[in-house]
Amino acid sequence: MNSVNETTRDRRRIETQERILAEARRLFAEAGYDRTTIRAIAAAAQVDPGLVMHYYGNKQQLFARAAETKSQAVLDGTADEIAEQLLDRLRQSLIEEPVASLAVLRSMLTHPDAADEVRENAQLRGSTFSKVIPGDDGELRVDVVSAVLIGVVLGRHLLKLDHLADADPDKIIELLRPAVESLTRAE
Amino acid sequence: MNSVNETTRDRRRIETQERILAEARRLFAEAGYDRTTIRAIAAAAQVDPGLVMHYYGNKQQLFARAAETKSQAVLDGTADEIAEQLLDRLRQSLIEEPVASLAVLRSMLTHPDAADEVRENAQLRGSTFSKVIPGDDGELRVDVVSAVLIGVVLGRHLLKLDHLADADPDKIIELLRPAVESLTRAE
DNA sequence: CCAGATATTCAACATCTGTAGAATGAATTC
DNA sequence: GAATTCATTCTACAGATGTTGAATATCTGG
Repeated sequence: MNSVNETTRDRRRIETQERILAEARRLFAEAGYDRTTIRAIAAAAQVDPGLVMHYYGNKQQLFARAAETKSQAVLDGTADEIAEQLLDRLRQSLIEEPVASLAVLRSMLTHPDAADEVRENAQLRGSTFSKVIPGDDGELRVDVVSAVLIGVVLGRHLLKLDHLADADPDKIIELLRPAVESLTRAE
Repeated sequence: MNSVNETTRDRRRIETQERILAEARRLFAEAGYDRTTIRAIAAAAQVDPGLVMHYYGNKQQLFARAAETKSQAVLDGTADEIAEQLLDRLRQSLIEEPVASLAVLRSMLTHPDAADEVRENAQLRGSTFSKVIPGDDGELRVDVVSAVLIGVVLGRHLLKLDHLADADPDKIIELLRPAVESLTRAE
């Protein structure tokens, strides 16, 4: 009954909830929102489908939880510094497979909620960004850079274009550096 | 009974078949493979669902037909000429909405057939391309360029990133020219 | 105008889906 | 150790989906 003392039951429940969420993330990333069924998630978590509903309400909410991603620090600095920060983030996304992000990316073309989140993310990325970039086309540049970066992550992890999927992340970054810099610098 | 003389019945049937195919294309592009139902296609074409099956066999085959795209000429020339051809094609994809291509793009993250077609397309794009590009990383460069271009078309037509969706195609092309050139030229 | 061909619709199926509520079983508290 | 709380499972429903085969309506050729 104590809120500080955690009983075995609590621990087990939390463990189960987390297992469900982890499997949901994994499956959403693998197959996207529509093709991932509550029943499949339940089976993967070795649990009854009803329990999934009980803990997460419904499929949309479960997806929202599974798609949660640690909010990134806002970009800052000169145009060149911003470019470098973008490339750093991209490198991270190329090295590991950011499961939650992949769930969103995989679903963005068919699930409106996922598309919204991608758009928000791109917009957020541009909040300070577009002010730093000289010229009157800052906002367009932000969108273009976002689209480019999305394309690359997509091509590597989801589409798995042969050479892009196998390549050394640093090699890819080096290839993209001039491209990103040309987009963050006004002509 | 003559094969050269086209009867009214023939004309009507062909008209119906084409109407079905056109609506299928439109809906697949709008909602993707999974979310587009045979019933919805039939309704849009003002026809019975059974007729759709009768003419196109099953959903996969219908998608395959709807996703058919006029095969593009193979790229050729120097690295810079290839870059220019790529930018030209991109401009076309930005100006009009290539419905069949959008159907494939919209579905590529959840429908294996669509993903295959995108990969093949990227691969084909690279057949001559990677030989012209100097350096030993030609194939990787092809994949990266493909990913970038996919990202931009996606961002404009499907994701509809605000400023990217509204911008003048030529403006976008000019922003991307240095990026594409830096990728087609060896450093 | 009639018989046959054929374009199109009707009716039905088996399956899968998200979801709800009752039932069960195990841990906790007193 | 009995009563109670609560994590979990069982059972079921209602709607949607791809697909099928029989039935119908329309056109064609003689």
